[in-house]
Amino acid sequence: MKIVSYNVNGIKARLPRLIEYLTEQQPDVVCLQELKSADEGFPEADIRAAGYGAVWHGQKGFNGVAILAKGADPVERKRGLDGEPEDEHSRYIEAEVNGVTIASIYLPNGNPVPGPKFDYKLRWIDRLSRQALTLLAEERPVVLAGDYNVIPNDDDTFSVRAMASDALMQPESRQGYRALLAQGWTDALRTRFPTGGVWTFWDYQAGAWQRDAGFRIDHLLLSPQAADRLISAGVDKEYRGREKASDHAPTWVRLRG
DNA sequence: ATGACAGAGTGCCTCTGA
Repeated sequence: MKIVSYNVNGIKARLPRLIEYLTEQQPDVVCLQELKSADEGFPEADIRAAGYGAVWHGQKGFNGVAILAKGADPVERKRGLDGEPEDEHSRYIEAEVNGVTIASIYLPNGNPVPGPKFDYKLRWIDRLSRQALTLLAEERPVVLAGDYNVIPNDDDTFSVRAMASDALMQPESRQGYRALLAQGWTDALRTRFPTGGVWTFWDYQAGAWQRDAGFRIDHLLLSPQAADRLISAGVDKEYRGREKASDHAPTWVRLRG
């Protein structure tokens, strides 16, 4: 069972790339982020024609998350996180697919630091952690997949110096991520590449892709019951080099069953 | 210290992202 996290940076602009990816890789589940589309603009028919059912939580212009499943309709369990009823950002959706609970997560970027956006990021990590604890208590296979906007370790970026003042690498951001892992989640890519050097994002600017100046911010966190089934994990890096690519590459795990 | 890309809406500039 191949489960993918893919920040598409605009579902409309990326639709040909996404359909191409589904056709070529035939992943079982794909968690999308940054749809940048209202609910009614989601290209459900194109995705269904490619063989995938979907649930989505859109928003005009920014944010937006979705979960796709091959030959199945994901059963939605939750959209949005508890704790801030006034928060209207579409950043979390959770569904059941073939006995696995899947969440598609788009954690706030948080720049500039300091400021209200950074404060929102840290609060959002806390809210996610509360939901994660609830899921762990169910003692079932769970995959929390998404763009976490956190560079967990120094070896998860091409340059510590270049990113030092960025919200993605602040001690508070990392602490929030570590606290989440400490609940009992497994960072699947980290187990596969424990010394780092694997990127999931390359900026469009300054020739970052050509220089391989990337970092790892897209993560798949596994509950113990999912981690027991982990076969492999990786990044489908070549899709970042294609025409009209997203600035993120699809990042994935393969689970038994 | 600065700017460079890209997508989408407020649309040919502005806002946001990472």
